[in-house]
Amino acid sequence: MTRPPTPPRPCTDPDCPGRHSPRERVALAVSICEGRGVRMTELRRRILELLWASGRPAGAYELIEAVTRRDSRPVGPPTVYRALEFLMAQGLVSRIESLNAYVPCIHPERDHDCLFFICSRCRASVELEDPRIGGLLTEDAAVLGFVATRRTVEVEGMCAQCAEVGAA
Amino acid sequence: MTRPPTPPRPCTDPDCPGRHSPRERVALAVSICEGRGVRMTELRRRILELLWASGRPAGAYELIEAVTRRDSRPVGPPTVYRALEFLMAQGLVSRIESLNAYVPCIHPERDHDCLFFICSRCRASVELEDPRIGGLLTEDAAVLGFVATRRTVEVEGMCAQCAEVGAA
DNA sequence: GGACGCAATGTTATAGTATTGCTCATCCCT
DNA sequence: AGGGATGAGCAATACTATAACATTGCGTCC
Repeated sequence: MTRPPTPPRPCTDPDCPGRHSPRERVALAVSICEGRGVRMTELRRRILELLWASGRPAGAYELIEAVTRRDSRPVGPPTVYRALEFLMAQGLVSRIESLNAYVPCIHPERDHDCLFFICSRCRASVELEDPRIGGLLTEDAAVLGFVATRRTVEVEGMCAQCAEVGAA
Repeated sequence: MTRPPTPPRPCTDPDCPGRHSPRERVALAVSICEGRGVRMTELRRRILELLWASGRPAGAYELIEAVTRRDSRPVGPPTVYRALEFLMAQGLVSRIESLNAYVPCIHPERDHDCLFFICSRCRASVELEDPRIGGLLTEDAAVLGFVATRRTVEVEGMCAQCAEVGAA
């Protein structure tokens, strides 16, 4: 991760009380894995921690560098990609397709469709849940006789802070 | 384009009378460009034609090969990427982020947000317009003070035909 | 205990996707 | 015809992801 970390952002879920700390979210992920009988290994946890520490979407190669630096040993791409695959399968991490980057899921305890707002200026992303969109997509899929397995909803633009600072 | 072409699919827009031929859609694109005073060059038109002929999302390197083969001269990646950039800027082509691939827009004459249903089995994609989704995204963006410039909505799964053939 | 099975990780190489920087050609306008 | 702007050619390289195969660590069963 070459970009400076940012503090955890307020959760945009209206039913959510406040802020989430990386520590707490990683602990939650660990307990979710225990409950499911899947293995949250050292490497996988490390990568999840790095994603939480990053504060913005991180590319796979940023993670490779970060793990290499933090553990003082070289790590190859497949190692990191496999860990990301696991974390995504468990709903702990999402991939942002339009950035080829990865972010930790804020509420892995809920079965959710994530919706991302990505600032083109500061590269931050905000995750939101809006079940209405999933509903419409399901409806549209039904019209086509299409059986949906994965949904990607990403909005690019400028976040409130960046819009304030410089209207470009 | 290495995959076999398929015939144009019926337009899924309920207000749309029927089928679109590649020829007709390319002609429409040309006239749209004329109207806007932008240049639909030979290369750009060729690439749009190839996308229409493909019948499914085409990767940039498939297009490079296809242009090279069709014109019997080598074409480099930047050439094709620049043409795609132009076509996307004009709303004539969309990029499918989850496939790193490109498709022609069915209704470039309308200012639309496209919504793609992508079959994981046959790799076909179907474009739909559902203004309700754009509305919700705009609403959600407003809550965040986020100014949206581009939306990506992609649903992966299995299309009706493939689901019929083999339930896998 | 030793052999096996299995999941996770390590290693090397390579495939696939996209961009940068520069040069040259062409178009369009006056 | 001159001259700026736009588009295309070209070479190199950066960035993203996967394939194929070797190794490690751990639990189980005889």
